[in-house]
Amino acid sequence: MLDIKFVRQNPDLVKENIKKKFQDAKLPLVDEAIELDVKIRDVKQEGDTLRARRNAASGEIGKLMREKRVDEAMAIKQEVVEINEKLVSLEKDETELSARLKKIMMTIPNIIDPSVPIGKDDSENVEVKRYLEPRVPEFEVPYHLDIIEKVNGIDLDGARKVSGNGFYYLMGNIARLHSAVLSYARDFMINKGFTYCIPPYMIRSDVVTGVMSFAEMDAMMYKIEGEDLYLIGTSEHSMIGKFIDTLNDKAKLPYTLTSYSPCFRKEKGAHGIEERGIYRIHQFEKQEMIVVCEPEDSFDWFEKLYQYTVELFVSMEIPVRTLECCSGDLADLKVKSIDVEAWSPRQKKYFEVGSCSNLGDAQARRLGIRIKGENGNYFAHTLNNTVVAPPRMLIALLENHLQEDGSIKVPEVLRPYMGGLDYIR
RNA sequence: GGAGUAGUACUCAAGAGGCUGAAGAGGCGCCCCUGCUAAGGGUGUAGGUCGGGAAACUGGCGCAAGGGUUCAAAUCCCUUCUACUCCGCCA
Repeated sequence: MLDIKFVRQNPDLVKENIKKKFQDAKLPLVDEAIELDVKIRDVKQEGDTLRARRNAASGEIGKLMREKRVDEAMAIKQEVVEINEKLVSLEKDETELSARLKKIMMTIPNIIDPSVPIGKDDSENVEVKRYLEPRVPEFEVPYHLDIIEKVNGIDLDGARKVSGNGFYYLMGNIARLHSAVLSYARDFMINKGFTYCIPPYMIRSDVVTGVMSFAEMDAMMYKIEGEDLYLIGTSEHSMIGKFIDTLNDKAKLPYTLTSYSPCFRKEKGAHGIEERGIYRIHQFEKQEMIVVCEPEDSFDWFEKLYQYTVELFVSMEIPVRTLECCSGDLADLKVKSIDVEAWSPRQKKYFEVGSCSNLGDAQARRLGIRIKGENGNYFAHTLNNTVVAPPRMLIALLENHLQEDGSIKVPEVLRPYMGGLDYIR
């Protein structure tokens, strides 16, 4: 969400940015927003003048009543009644216009960073760098589910019976591997100086509507019946929710948090639930990182954040690459975003395992996350990034560490979390 | 889940329909005294947010949040949230 003042002063820049994102349909919104803003300020000014008069008149009434000059007081009362009548429709206009403006402002995309490659959609995302050699073994790499089943690591039939499609029982060493990855990732981030956090897994509706659009909410969020609570789709929801409407002390910044939570998603819409396996499911677990920082620091943090994910995967001997989101594929709130993709020796291509985003001050403006400054307060910058999200992430681990005999090599760094186990058989 | 009490600016706190942007204090600025520090005296000062104005300045909103009553609400009423106390229940 942009600052309306910024839009007013830089309409061409805002339009140029919309074009870069191939959202030309939104171009008229810029002028519409500016017009609405003018109207709103006029209406507000008019209302303020009336309210000022009302306040003065009410004061006079009080004074006259104390002096027992009742007749004079009654005359002024009448004036205030008339002012109030006028104000009713004026205030209605004010709220309606403001609501319309807000809706438009939520739709106008954030100004992307000049470094963001221009492109229409995800096919034009740009590979930045590869880490480790993407290997394809001599033998054929089976579908991830077959790998797991071979080592008795999953019960889908049971899950379907108990919870339906899109759920799973992870069993034995695969379940343990799942926990090991999360524990390792947690410690990895703690060693980077992040504060470990276990957040609420349910959040109120006002937080939900703060952090996502209605369409997103409808497609993702599970509602708890009879309560004003939703299951989180990612811990980012509760983590960023923690900062809504806060005025933050400069000295305490940056906030660098790494949170663990289960994530619940309806996955309603285009893709649906993957029929076989654990790629797209209703419930998964995720270690996340978020940063709330000074505006001038956000790009340094952005670089660090996605590098942490890369480093983590490399330490587990999983080849990855970074892929920069092009303008058209970048969500409206984001200034810049980089995906981390892991190598799939079965598909012989990379697939997304994490996404790092710099939201600039757009999210902070929308949610009221401010910093107390010497010369007035200002909005913070916010960033978020996936540390690791199993079980999807396990697909990469299993495929890359599969041995010809069907066993799975446990990466060195995970062995302490697996009781020293070196191979899952 | 039941019963009660409370929520005022950075913090503590007064206020109980009009004279309250909100006393007082801490705080913060300056000065003095004291030479060793959670000390004393004097004096000055601000307050959140959205507008208008080049500026001095000026208007609206704002006393947990949202509604309502009234010419007028921090103050009365309703709903919600939060904290505390008691009872009940429970990992």
